Amino acid sequence: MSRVTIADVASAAGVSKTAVSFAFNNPKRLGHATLERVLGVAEDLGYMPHPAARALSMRRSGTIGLLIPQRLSTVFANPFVSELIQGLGEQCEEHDLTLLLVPPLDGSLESAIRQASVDGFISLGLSPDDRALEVLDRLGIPTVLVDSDGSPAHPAINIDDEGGAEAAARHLLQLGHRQFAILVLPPARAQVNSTPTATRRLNGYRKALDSAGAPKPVTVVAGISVAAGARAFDSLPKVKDRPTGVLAMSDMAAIGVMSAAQASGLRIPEDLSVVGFDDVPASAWTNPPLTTVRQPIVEKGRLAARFLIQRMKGIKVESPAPLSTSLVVRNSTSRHIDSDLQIKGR
Amino acid sequence: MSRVTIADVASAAGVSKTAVSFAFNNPKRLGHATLERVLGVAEDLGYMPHPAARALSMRRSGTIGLLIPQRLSTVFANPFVSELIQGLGEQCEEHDLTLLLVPPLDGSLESAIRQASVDGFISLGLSPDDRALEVLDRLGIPTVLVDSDGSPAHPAINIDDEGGAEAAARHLLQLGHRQFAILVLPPARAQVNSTPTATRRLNGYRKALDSAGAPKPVTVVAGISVAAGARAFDSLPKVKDRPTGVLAMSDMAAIGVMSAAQASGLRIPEDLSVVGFDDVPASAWTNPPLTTVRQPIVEKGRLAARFLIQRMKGIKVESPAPLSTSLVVRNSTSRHIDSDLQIKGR
DNA sequence: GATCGCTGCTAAACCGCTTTACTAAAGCGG
DNA sequence: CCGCTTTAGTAAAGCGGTTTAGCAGCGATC
Repeated sequence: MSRVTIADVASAAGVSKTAVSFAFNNPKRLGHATLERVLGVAEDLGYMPHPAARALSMRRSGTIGLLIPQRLSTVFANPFVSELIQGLGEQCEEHDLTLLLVPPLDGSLESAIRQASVDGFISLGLSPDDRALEVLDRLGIPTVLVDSDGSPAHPAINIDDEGGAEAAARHLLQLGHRQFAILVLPPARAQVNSTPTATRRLNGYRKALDSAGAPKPVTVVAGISVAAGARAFDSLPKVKDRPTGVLAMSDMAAIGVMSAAQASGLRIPEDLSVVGFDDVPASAWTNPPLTTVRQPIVEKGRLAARFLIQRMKGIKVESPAPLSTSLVVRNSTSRHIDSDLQIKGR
Repeated sequence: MSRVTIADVASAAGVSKTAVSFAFNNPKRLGHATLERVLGVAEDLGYMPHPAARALSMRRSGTIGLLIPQRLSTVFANPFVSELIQGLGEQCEEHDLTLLLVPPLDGSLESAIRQASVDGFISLGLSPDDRALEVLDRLGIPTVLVDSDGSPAHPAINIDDEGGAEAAARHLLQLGHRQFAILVLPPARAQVNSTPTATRRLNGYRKALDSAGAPKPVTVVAGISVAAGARAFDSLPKVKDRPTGVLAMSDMAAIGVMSAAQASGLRIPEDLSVVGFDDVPASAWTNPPLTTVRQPIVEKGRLAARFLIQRMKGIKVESPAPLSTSLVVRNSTSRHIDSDLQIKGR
């Protein structure tokens, strides 16, 4: 009842284990007749090499790990990761690799890392002070970072967060907005500082706002989900200093803001302009379609996988220049006429 | 430079490998002093057990595989799978399991299965005649099927596809529609028949349409993507026998139909009613919000994982009753007045 | 006829861990 | 003081493959 092993095949075919192994991995080393016979017997017995045994002895598992700093249910609520996986997946398939999702187990990403039998890791949005990074170093497994700071040891794939954010803020500024709300990304994991990504985007917003002399924006941290965006909207000032433009660090949060605003009777974009970040596909179909900062997510995944595969081959690689972002203007933003008038009008 | 092994720790601590192993897996078997010492040395050396070696020797890898019949880039374009993973992930995290994505490698799902070191498989939308199923049987790895026919060997998690489809069609019928287009799901993999899911949904649509004596619908197969939905719309008859209601087997395709229709100047729902299937979150934000058949996707994932975990414990389980579906009526469907009048009016 | 180089195959070591079976020493009741 | 159970630890046998080193046979070469 138990699994067919290489020894079973060997004895059934009347050859050594070596011969069976050669039949699969190095067929030229066998005579034609025995090759056929071994393969035949293996097929009959339904033999397939045990992956773990293979991994142990070959020192490669054929798998790369995607390190996810949060629970799968929260991360996969954001289409961002689906897009990223599309990019990663393309490269994985091209190189015959499978993709292991590694979320924190038992609250600990470190212990999850240990358990994972992979040839390399792609880690998503880790803070530079996350302890998981030490473990990664220690293990000596090739790693590439996405959306966090690189190090000499590990290349990082990033986008021009600051530039994107700046463009978003300038867009709203040009439309006449002065009162802003900024929806900040939460830290990747509890007990850890906010991610470099969040910091850079915030810097971009601030830079634009400051240089235009806009009043200090209200900032609220919002998770990357529609519900979180909705909650964020509810916590915004509604009368005095009411923001007329909101800068969200994710499309999901922006969508949440829009629906909460609409539910409360506001019109988008007439009463409230909102701009997102990421440009996930869904942003094109929302009502109204979302103005947002586009980043090439699929490309990011593809690049990360490519870099990792290079590193796995032992090729040293440097972090590439940040991928460029661009503002895509749709219909969730519009000119803000005059805030006093508008307040009187309500 | 190479990895720290258990033997290194053992000799550094002046104990046997067994002792080191016990220190981690069976601490009670060691005296307090040695336990501390071994753990200390291990920490200093940065020792972590090799996962493949562990998996080999323990006969468990701590990961479950998600068998995906198509390329990751096509599957992850559909939020359905994100939702499913949220459900799976919840259970995985609860049981300290990681999740391995297993797409066809080199065009072959079978070979990908072999490579995967997992304790169990969840397979997505496999046709009953898919060769991958044989491999699964042969391997003797616990498996649960999602969206395909169960077998004595493997339980399957399904939803009431037929009932859901029927409800969708009846809804349109009640609104006065007579001319229908049905967007059929493509087969999971080339060279394979269409999936039981697609068949059941089609049956549901037909049942409702037939019993209402509606004219034969036009059916077109559309992939599960917005682009595929848009193409499907383009291939629909535009004048004679123009459908006024479209029944899509996925929300993504439905969204594609809507945008293509709107791009061609049609109003939704006034000129064309469309209903989707799945009720992915995005369907609530589209313009107009999509009428669709809701299925409990996260729950489906959760259930599949739960069943698999049972099976992995050696507990025999039966396929559960199909999960129920429900029609959620939003604004992409409306009453159809009279087709002749309408055509004249245009 | 000894030597050489192939071809075709195998024995055995190894990958790094777990676990079973066993031993030596210590504790303990009588 | 003696047999008996615990306690603390070890040696060695797996787990199921891959791979190195080497051996036997054999026709070609000199």
